[in-house]
Amino acid sequence: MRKIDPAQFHVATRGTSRDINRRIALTLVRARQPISRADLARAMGVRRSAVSLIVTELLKKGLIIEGATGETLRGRKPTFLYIDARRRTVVAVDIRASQTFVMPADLLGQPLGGVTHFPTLRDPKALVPALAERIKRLLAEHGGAAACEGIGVVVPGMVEHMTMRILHAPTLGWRNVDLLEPLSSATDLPVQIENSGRACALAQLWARHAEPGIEAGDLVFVSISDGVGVGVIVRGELVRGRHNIAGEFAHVPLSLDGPRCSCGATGCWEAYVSNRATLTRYFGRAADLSGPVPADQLDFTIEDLIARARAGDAKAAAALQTTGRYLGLGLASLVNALDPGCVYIGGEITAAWDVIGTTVRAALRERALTPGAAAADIRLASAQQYPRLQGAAALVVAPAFAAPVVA
Amino acid sequence: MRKIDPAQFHVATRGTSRDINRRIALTLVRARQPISRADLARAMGVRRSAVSLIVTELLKKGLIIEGATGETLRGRKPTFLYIDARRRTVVAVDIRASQTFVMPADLLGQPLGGVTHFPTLRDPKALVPALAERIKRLLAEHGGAAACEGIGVVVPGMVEHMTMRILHAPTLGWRNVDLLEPLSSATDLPVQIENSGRACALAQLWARHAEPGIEAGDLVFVSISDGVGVGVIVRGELVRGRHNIAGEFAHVPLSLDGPRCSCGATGCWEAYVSNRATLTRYFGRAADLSGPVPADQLDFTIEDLIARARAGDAKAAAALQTTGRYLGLGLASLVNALDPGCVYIGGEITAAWDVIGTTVRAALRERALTPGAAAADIRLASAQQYPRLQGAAALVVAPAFAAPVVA
DNA sequence: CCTATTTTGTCTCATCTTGGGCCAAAAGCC
DNA sequence: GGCTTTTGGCCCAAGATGAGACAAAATAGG
Repeated sequence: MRKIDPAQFHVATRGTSRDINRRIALTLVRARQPISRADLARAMGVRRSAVSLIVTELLKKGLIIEGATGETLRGRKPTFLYIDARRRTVVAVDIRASQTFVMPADLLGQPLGGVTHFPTLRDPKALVPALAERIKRLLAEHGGAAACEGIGVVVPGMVEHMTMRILHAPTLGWRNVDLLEPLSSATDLPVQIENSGRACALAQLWARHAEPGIEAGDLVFVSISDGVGVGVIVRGELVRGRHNIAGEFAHVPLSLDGPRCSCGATGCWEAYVSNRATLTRYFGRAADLSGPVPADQLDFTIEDLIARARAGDAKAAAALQTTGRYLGLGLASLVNALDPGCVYIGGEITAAWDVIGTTVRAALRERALTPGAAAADIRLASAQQYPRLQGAAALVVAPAFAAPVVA
Repeated sequence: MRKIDPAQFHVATRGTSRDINRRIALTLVRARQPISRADLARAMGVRRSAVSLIVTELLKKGLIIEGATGETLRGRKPTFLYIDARRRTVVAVDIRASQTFVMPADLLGQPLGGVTHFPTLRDPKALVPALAERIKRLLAEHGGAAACEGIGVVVPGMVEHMTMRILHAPTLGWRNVDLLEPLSSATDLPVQIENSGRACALAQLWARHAEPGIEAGDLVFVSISDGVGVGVIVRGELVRGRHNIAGEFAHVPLSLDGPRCSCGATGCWEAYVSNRATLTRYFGRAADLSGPVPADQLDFTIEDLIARARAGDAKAAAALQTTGRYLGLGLASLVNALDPGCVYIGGEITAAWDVIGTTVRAALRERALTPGAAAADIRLASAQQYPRLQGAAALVVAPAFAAPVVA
């Protein structure tokens, strides 16, 4: 039950009903393809005639295509409908501290080719031409720029949604950077930019084969790497907040007098569970993540630590278990506060889930307020699926399938 | 940009456009009354003819009425439209641990008479007849039961939204109580039940004279009494969560090794800022709120403590300041996580805001991640406005004005 | 006093959409 | 071959907004 904002609303015009039903039809084709017009009409609960008109329109626009004819027990065989993914592509870009990843994908968000990467140039003025060059080469192999619907970019930082300016990306050293205009004019394509943690949440929401429980659209994505990013989706929509900074659960304190965090405050969840926190714990250093990374810690990654733990290094195993415990305690807060249908965990540490999973769950149970919260559905987003790049693709793909803004 | 749930959606039918525009028109009449048909058409950006048809329908249904004619500089004088609040009433009920409050209100949520109260009977079987009796007497004075649209009830506990069962209300000692059926059949009126913290948030959202910044529909209500209740509204809609327990920010820890909370965990925000926490601090007791209230603390309220602080009691003032500091630190988490347009604080402690306000703000600033978060808009909901009862009224009133569920 | 002007609210017609039913085509069963 | 079933298209009714005309009402101004 949503209140209509008397200062900003959207009245229904002649095309509104059609718009609503067109997007529902598209959503259903996407979710259930292949599907016939008759099945679509049954699924939607409208007449076949109404569906026919919508389908004709979508065919003419090239959003869907007719494919093979299906089988029925009796009667005329149906002609199947599909999302026209082949001739429409998107480019997903993931800019990270050291490397920038690029992936071509189709309209369903499925990868069209391999993921390529190159060292991230810290100067945006140098990065944009290099990136545009790569994108152009990539598009030449996959249907050309004409078939490309747009470029989705995710960055590890705060992005202002309206202008898509990158307000602050600490690991890149960027402040108030505008990638939209230069990249858009260099490639002549629409560009969407979003924070990587949020984009990961979007990726799960818009995943083609949505897992049961996701469809209701209440999920949280916790991305654990050097920092911790959280994306929150409520009723199928990303929570952005008034100043577009919603989702900073990483800096909710576990203990006010805890370790100093990179944000300057003390005891943030991030300061307990980020990769850097885990490594610092392993090295037995003072828990202070506000300064630069110590030199001898630069070449030692969380993967190395996991490998040592597996090899029998008790200190490494203990550091992981401690991180797992704090991870679970923080998840409890998240679950108590938002009660999501599902929590996704992403990041390198998921590779060690067989080791820390029970610890995480035990800690979660310890602070969960209700049995429902204690039984929260926790799932892993494996790095093989490139959740960030999937999210970048979703930025471009989603608008065509999203619910129309009405009332 | 909301994803359409392919398992549950709402197609547009012939009446959908009208439904959307009817509710927008109602919302605008409510927000801007008195307003003429022509002004309504201008505000909505549709033809006067379309508005005329909607208005005729609403007049026939008795939802709005025509009133006096207005003034214009030239031309025919407009006939003003109003929400027909006079002949439609609701009853708001606030069940608390010691007293139950009842208030009649009109369709705009404005009180029709004084607030009456009577001691809460702990046995639901005894409470319902007594409550129904009071409601009937009240309605006899205010237009009779026929004019009553329904009863809104708020309780200090967890309410399952679908069935409206009260799953757990610790201060009442209720578990899995059904008030809906007995109260509804005793009064022959529709009944809505909700948690009081959430209802307070709804009250602010649906307040007749919405303050600027609220209209966008991103707000949080923090209700501080014996416990702490939080209601979160995102984009004009209450966040309920998968298992209907969303909003339990009160039990996010400030410090894992902090005082024991009534929920059994340690270091919850509630264990730092609830009235009981403040009193316990004043009495210099061990910080453990899991047991029963000590006998000598039963007759000493937070109001008494505030009075003593004003009278120069340094220990009382210190206890309040400490609460203020923890309040601000917790608010920082809330603001960082959700980035609401506005945070409302309710409860007895708001009476001491002149004393603790700067402390709260300083603590908030200390942990705020961005200047925007540090400048979060904090407002007080005074007890004189009966936020709980306003929320109870909103439960019944809101559905008529809410946006239709579409797509 | 009378006319022009402006504004409101209603009415008519065009356009677009879904709702309902009919029909031709296609395919299997008997 | 006839019957049944199913699909997909077509036609018209019903209901909505869009555009504009029009009467009523009130003021301004000669």
